[in-house]
Amino acid sequence: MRRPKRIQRATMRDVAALAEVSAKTVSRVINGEKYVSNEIAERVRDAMERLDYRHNLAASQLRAGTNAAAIGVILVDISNPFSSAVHRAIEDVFRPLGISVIAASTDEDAVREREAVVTFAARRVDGLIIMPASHDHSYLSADVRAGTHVIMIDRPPSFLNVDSVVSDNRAGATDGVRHLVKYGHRRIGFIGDWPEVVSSQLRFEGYEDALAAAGIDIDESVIVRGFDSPADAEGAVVRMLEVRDAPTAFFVAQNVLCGPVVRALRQVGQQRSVAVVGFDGFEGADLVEPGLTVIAQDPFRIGELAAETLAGRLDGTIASTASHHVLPTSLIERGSGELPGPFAS
Amino acid sequence: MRRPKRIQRATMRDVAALAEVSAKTVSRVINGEKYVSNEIAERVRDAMERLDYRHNLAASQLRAGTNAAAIGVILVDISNPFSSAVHRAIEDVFRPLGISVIAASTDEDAVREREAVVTFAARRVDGLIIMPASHDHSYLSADVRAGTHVIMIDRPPSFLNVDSVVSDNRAGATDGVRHLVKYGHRRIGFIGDWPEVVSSQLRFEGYEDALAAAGIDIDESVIVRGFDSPADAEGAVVRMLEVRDAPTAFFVAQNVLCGPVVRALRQVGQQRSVAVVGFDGFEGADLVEPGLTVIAQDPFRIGELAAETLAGRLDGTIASTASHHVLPTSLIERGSGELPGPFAS
DNA sequence: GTGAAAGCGCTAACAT
DNA sequence: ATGTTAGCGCTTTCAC
Repeated sequence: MRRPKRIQRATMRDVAALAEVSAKTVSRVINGEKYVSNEIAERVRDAMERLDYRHNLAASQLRAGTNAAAIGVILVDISNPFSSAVHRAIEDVFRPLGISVIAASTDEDAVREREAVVTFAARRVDGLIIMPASHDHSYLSADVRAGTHVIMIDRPPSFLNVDSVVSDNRAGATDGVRHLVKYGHRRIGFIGDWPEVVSSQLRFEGYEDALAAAGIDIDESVIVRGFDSPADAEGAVVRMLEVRDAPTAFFVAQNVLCGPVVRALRQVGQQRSVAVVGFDGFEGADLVEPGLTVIAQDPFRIGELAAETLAGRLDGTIASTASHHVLPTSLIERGSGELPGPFAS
Repeated sequence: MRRPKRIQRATMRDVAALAEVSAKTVSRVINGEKYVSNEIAERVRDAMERLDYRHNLAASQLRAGTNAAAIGVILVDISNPFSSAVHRAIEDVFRPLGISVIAASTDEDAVREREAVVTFAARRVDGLIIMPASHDHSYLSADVRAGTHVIMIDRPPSFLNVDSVVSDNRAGATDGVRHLVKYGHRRIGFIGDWPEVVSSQLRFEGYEDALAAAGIDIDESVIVRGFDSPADAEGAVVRMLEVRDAPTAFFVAQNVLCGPVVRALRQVGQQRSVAVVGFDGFEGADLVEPGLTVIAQDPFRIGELAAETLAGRLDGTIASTASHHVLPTSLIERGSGELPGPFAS
């Protein structure tokens, strides 16, 4: 038999019968309404326990016309350390409110993002927190109009007027590259995600900004954007270091690429001569030698702020027009970014 | 206004009216039943689009008597790299089946585990995958009887007969400690989680097994189990290294403690003299110097196998008695575990 | 192929 | 302080 249909479970009526009260009284006890005598409440709780009664949220939601007491969270990859920290922060805000969190990964696929939204809308989630893979968010407007609150994180909303919480990707990247310039580098490689990924593009623009400010021309031959696997990134860096006039420093614009770049440098034995600044880094980034200098984001704060904003929309304490939070990044010096370049003073 | 009650959304009746068919016909189109002419199906889809209709899963679930098309996943901490890999693997199995994943963290608190179970039961999830914080799982028996399938991961079920998928924690720990003994260590510190955590206890027993096999007595002064923070672990290791007769090697029984232990060794400058084997390690464990030797688990496989088992229970293809999968661990030599001890041959 | 009627389990609205 | 009635939006059942 596939998917057993009707599962035997005690209903409110069963509980009411056993406790010799009406169904409405049972409902009152469950929902903590007052005007129920202690004696009867006790009798009802007894009956619930004896029957292993479990409240049916679907029926409650349907009749009361409320939403699911759940929010949907759409991330690029729930197993990415940045994403899972965001996820956890969101959970911590909503658990005390009795709101569950349903999450989905997109792997940067806009189609999967839309599928997740359709599923979540069918569940009548109270709100959505989305790290968008798509570039045009207007497809959400019908759901927003229907009352589903949406918060964009990591990347700003486009063609849709909703709240957002992002890191200052462009300025962060500029800081990182300027740091390398300060330490005497002028030939700085850029290793990042595909240009289509908005946050990646912003980081690239930050790289361009810093080079322009230093009067350094862009050289496409030291720029690689987008890899099919971490191993590809490692290989690309190794190849860039083999040619004459190789970069003396790298700016790595994505957390999952930092490991491969460090690995590549070790493979050719240049981890103490070629400088690296990473965007975000990885867990043991302070333990490698030299330590990895990074532009750090605060994923927990991003998730928390997004969740607090959504919670405020849900309970009506936030009723203003869309807010756009841009969180600053911070440069953490650990050694790899302070290796001197040929123009060091 | 707090929590707007009834949200204006087109219902199936609205769609039916616009398409000039009955509600049942709209239902047929949505559920892909046959016996609907193409012409009418097209008309219905048109109407749905024009009204921004979103199917109401709660109503569907209620009337059809089905479950939520969702599963609950209860983990110690969804932001832990091990847990989030498990989570992602579970998502990958259920997404193609149209089943959503709701996750919750317990932080090793059995009360929060039970609260999560109650919430998920109220949602009528199809099944639960639990990394248990509790030690007596009999509280789940009523839900299991009511048809909710439960799979335990990482730690075996107790007082409840359900499927499980765990790593061979005890044997893995024995392998790791035996490895240190082989390289000439006899004074081996143990750094692990609280004894109440079952997987941690099993790893401790594996440590005891290996020492017993080598004829080494247990010395409580080199064993610390349970920390309130990573910094505490780091401090404990530093202190252990300050005394005379300090351990010449450490077995670190939990992934989040590996970083602190490595940090402590560097702090006292002994990372190249004191050997370390970690259980699970961290992301950049191959990039530190020396590389961290670890007993590796396969979190993705654990999640996948648990999810496949649950999916099999849901569709009835698995109907046998409870299965208990014990996945082997593997020793990955990277240097830190091969530093010779005083008894090296 | 399509439709009408009934009711899933709960709670809003209105008694009493 | 408790009960009665009706109906949320959908799908089952049965009719045509």
